[in-house]
Amino acid sequence: MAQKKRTTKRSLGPETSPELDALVREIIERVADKWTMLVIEALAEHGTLRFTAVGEKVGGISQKMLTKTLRQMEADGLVTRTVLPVIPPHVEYDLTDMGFELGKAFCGVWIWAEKYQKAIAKSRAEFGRRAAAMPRVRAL
Amino acid sequence: MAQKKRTTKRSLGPETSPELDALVREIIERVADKWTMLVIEALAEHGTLRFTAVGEKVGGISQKMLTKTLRQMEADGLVTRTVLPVIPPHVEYDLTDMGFELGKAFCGVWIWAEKYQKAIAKSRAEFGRRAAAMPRVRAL
DNA sequence: TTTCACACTTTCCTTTTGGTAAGTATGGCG
DNA sequence: CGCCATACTTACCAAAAGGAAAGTGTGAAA
Repeated sequence: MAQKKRTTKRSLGPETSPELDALVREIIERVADKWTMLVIEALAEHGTLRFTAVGEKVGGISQKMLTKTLRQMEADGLVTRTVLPVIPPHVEYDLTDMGFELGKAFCGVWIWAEKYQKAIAKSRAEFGRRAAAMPRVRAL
Repeated sequence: MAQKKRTTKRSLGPETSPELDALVREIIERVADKWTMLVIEALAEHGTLRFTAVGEKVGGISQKMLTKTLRQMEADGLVTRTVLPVIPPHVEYDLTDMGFELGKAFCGVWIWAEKYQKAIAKSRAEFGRRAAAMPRVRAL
């Protein structure tokens, strides 16, 4: 009942050009993968970390995915990778300013999720109840 | 050269409890899929849209994924679904306030992408060049 | 009677994702 | 000599994602 009827357009921000649009989509897809944000979070929280340490802080990630994620982030300029010439090898990962900024940008989503978690749970429950005994389309 | 050395911790925002952490991760994973954000964008830009219209505005989405995405968004309370009892059937989709807020929250990422698109392209190009003739680990 | 519009649903099948586990390279130590 | 640590890489395989296309239901129009 608290939901007002609304059919008007609302802008989400600055206008988007078609090419930028495509680029942003691609970036969002990349960034929205399960691990990238968690790696950013780990590095932002703990500062410089070595390969294995990143994996530990993130938790539940396989070596393969950790390598892949870090490599991609390095390519995109989100992290720096520093090899210390010692044996056994030490490799340090660190957030770039750009990577840190991305983390901050994502904070908005984090806060949103926090704010609406109750509402989401409620909505899902209601939807489940409704779905139990209702057809999707009913004409007249 | 413009990148300063940094090994200090930096906070991304409010502290996170372990359980909230997991919940928020799940929500972000759901929300951050390829299509959800694009549907939000379409609805925020154009206002109320019918099923087929959403698909057109989003572009490149299959019926199957459109249905699935809209259903999920409806369950989560991001959109409302209104069936007009006419034949052939009309179904209208509209952003809820919560959905719109999510769009706004995601704007930060959008802006980030816009700001750093050049830097990303450059970083990728350099990475490609470097990768062409450099081993990943080299001791002493 | 066939056709059409619309919003799906379903089936089939290919592509992608991602985990597990084993392998690689290096040099110091016992 | 074999073993260790570290940061990967590779091969194999199972599961999930997702596209294409055909089918569904309704009533009006041709």
